[in-house]
Amino acid sequence: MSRTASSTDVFAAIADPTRRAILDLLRQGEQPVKQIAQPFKMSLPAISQHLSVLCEVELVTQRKKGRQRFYRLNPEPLKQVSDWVNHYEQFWQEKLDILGDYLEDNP
Amino acid sequence: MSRTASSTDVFAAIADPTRRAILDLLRQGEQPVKQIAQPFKMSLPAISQHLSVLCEVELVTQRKKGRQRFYRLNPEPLKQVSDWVNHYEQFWQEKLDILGDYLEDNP
DNA sequence: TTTTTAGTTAAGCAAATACTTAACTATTAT
DNA sequence: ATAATAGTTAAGTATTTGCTTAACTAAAAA
Repeated sequence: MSRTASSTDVFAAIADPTRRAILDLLRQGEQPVKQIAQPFKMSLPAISQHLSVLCEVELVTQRKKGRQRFYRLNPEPLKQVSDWVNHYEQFWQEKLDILGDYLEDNP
Repeated sequence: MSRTASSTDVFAAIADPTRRAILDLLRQGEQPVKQIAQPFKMSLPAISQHLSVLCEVELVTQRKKGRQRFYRLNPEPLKQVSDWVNHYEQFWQEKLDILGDYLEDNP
């Protein structure tokens, strides 16, 4: 069973704070590279490299328009992270309590 | 406002698949190092090093008993990851739908 | 056509990572 | 006391990462 980079390395992709910040930005909607880069102190190539890491794990997609490239969030691979983390969720109870109460009353 | 390593680097700590596997193991309860190391192909020092990374971000705690050291899961720092990922959760709707329905009926 | 703009790709580098083996510390057993 | 066990720490190494500047490609504007 082969594991593709896109499916295995999502955890590595979100390990970098800059890449998480980029994803956070993209929640506002798709944006061209220059606009994505603006809030960061690093060079444009650095951002471009981060974007290709995100692209490889399919956390973002690209759309060309003229000489601009719009990057758009694709959060679906984060489900992997969510699923993994949820195994530990019994340890911060609040949310589960609400859901638990609901399920108890609606079997 | 200083950011401690333990609060900032949880994402980096769980980026490594071996460390995630260790955490998964520890869900069964606390275990001594040798037992933790058993399923892995790498050396004991390698596992020991992974355990200290997990220790630094407080994802595990230590308890000494005789010459053994029992490591125990402390999943609380994962809340950080959970919180971050939840911002993207609107994209895989099922769970939120259940909770949403509940909140709608119980305002 | 020339120049500007938007962005990527290439090359290089310093620092961090994930290991290894060897040496060490502490505790228990003989 | 000596040896075995459980584990960490040290030192070294190959690889990966996150950046940089410089060179490139493609599209739009002059």
